[in-house]
Amino acid sequence: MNIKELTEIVGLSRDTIRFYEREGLISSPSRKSNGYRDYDNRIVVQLNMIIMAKELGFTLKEIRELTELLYSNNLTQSQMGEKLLEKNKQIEVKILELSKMKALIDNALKGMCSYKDKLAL
Amino acid sequence: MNIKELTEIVGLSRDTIRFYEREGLISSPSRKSNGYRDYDNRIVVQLNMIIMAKELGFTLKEIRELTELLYSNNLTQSQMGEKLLEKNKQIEVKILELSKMKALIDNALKGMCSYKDKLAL
DNA sequence: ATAAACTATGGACATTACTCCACAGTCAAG
DNA sequence: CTTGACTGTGGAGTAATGTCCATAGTTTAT
Repeated sequence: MNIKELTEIVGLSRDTIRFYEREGLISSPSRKSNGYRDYDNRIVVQLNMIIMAKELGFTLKEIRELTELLYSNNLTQSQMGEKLLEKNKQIEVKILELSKMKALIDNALKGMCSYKDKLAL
Repeated sequence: MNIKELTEIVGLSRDTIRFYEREGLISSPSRKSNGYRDYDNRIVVQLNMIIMAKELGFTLKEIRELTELLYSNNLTQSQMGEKLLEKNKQIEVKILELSKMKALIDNALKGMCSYKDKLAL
């Protein structure tokens, strides 16, 4: 598939996809005989992962490291395991923090409800 | 408390704290007679919230909106409730996405373990 | 009263993550 | 075979989020 189609599927701009390629977040796609980039379907999953991870506050640098981990072959099992465990801990911390924020908001909402209830009486 | 002490408590630089003040993420602290900023303890909680929210991928703009919501008085209950519910939904989505990423990593780890087990046999 | 450590301000500089632009080649439709 | 939509490249521009600097006033300890 060419880049236009890909932009329509993942919702990133042509420039952004090329930027991610330059930055090593995705590997260079193969090229057609005319020089056009030719993507296969796996890129869709990869880009969606990147979009998700960004939304969750990971920097592009961190995302590059993580994807390198998940797809790399040039690390020993123990190196990789260690780093994955570390990432996993990071993620758990984030989940906890989000839960705290949610609790805060829920609390505010509850406060509002009881206030509203009072007014309704 | 003066700004130095605050930087040591929350781990943000003097410049960052001043920047957040300019940007309206925190309100301007009262000043001592010499013009020095004089923070009270509530600022610590507020800044830690900001740090957390940033870590979770909220932009400063979103954080400003959220804190304005949580501390504001100039919104009707229903306006506020609506926005809080919206934020809450945002947060739930993030939690789900993090869970997905965690599952991905757990999976990679599990794969590694079984590989390791095979080698150990 | 002098040095060291703190504070203030305004503005320049830096980094990240895009986004846009100019110019040129390619392809598909009429 | 021209026109419009697509693609390529390199490089400049932008917004968000800080970070640094120069200059100057204040406080504390010696």
